[in-house]
Amino acid sequence: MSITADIIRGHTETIILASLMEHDSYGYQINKDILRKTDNRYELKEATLYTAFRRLEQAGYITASWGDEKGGARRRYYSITQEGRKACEQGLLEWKEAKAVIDKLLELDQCGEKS
Amino acid sequence: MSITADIIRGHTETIILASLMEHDSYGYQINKDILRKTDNRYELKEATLYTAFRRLEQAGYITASWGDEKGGARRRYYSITQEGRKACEQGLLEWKEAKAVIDKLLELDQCGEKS
DNA sequence: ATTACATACCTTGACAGGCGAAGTATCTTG
DNA sequence: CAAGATACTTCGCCTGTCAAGGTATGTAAT
Repeated sequence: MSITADIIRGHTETIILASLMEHDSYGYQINKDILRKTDNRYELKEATLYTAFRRLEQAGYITASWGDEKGGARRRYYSITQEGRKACEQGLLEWKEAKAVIDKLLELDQCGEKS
Repeated sequence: MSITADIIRGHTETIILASLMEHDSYGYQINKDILRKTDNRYELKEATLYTAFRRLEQAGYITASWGDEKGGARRRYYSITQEGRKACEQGLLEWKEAKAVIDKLLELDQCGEKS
């Protein structure tokens, strides 16, 4: 897990929302999905994941409900709201903007990489 | 300045180092360069900038010296070290990695944007 | 002269997100 | 019955950002 926290910081919420855009899910599963999607390069820390859920719920971007598992650990399922979809879209726009800015500032040929 | 702090967080040091890769400079100038390079879309807050200098100096990535201005406000010039160049290169690699991961997770067709 | 503004730097204190660590509970497998 | 996977939670620390305030010099306008 070479990606440091600060590099990813601020994107966590958008990442979770994007995951919930595909289908309702629960914390553990979302994290495993992230791990799989990134070829084991990245996953959220549990504390980070669950505190993010609280924020997103508080903001009205997701709704939560306990699943009715028969046996096995209980799961808290999350569903994205209309507001959440908007926020996800917004987050994606911000990401694109930030990406462009940082790419420009790092110029991609700096730091010894000639052309 | 629509780009939120958290999105950029953690890239500040690499951005400063990349700027110093071009030529020695001082705080105010570096920030103006950033502003210009990004078409006024982004600039560092002064407190952020100067605390970053302290960290970079502490880490041995840059060295500082007072300029000998005749008249006008004094300037503290910064110069990147060999260690700093390595760190910049490393920061660039991390950025590329983070970019790939986040792009994958946001998938660029999520959030309502159907290809 | 005084006000205003640009240049140029610095520090303090608060805030917010990430996360290590520890805990709870259930089920499966050896 | 111990170990490990699943699954969620909370506490408290750490760190980077930044609002707010300060210092100092030079120039242009009033």
